[in-house]
Amino acid sequence: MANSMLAKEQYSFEMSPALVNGPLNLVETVLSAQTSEPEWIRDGRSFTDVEVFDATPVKYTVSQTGPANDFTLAVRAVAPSFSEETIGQIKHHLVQVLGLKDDIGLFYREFSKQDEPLRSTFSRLRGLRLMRGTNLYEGLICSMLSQNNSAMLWNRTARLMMQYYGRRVNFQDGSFTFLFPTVEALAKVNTDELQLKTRMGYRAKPVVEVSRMIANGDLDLEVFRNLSYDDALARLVELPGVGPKVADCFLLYGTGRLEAAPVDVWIHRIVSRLHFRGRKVSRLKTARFLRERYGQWAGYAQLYLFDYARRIKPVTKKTTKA
DNA sequence: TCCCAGGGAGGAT
DNA sequence: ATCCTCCATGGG
Repeated sequence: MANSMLAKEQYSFEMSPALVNGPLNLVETVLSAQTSEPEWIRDGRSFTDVEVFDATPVKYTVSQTGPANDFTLAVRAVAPSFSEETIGQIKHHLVQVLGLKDDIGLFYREFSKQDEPLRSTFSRLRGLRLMRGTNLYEGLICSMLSQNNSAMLWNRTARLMMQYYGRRVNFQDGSFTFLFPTVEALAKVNTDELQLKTRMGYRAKPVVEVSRMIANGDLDLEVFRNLSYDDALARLVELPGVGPKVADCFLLYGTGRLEAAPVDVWIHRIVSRLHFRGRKVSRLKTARFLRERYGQWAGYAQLYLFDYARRIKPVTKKTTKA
């Protein structure tokens, strides 16, 4: 099994077109505020993240050149050393985390009818893909942090959590980063200290409680992969700090259930407007509507509607009085 | 200054 | 079932 070792500490390659099923828009995908994990570090059109393979942290930077339909996806990685296996792991990871296997061309074709509001987003968002986390705990915590919060703020909090409670890893190019905290690290933390240091507000208590449940063996996130959607949702909302929206985020971005459609303020607004004549139906009915209308593409529909909704938001509404 | 952000919990109707 | 208020935090 001892393959030819490419002993270099840095390695660059391109993702073969065969690994990507249809168009890709990397910038839209990474910047679309999905809660599978903290947002990747941006440098222009390049994005950097770290993933641990076989206990070895690998830093990788991905950048797309060319349009969604005709592009190259370049990867530059830093690790102690590179084997054929390492490169294979990085490729497989990118396929999963960026949803590169998803047949979004089929999604576009299936919902391109005249009366389908979604189709107006397909041109601008062409290649936007649904990200999946590689760690369920990370996905759950990030989803919990996002509740009643802005993407910018919860990502800042997540980075602070990593700095204070995650393991520091140094790379061969002199850079360093902090991994996402382990369950054990957050299970033993003081709630007030966590809140103070990471600015996560009232979310600190449920974050610690859920971490302790997992650490104590009272909660196993893996079971949610195999439960039916209804059972999984019912059990998730029993957790502190987890309601229908966070549960759907976890199921969608964490476990990769494409039929889950998280309903936040934006989705609630736009679905009420587009499909219920502006009448505010409950969020549960909104989620059910999305699942019934879009089926296995509900998660994708939600992702595209999210952008659609934010794009038509009126800029401001109040004027100062003299 | 005020409103709001990829909401949830607990309570009252 | 649906509606209300409160909950930290900080950007616009």
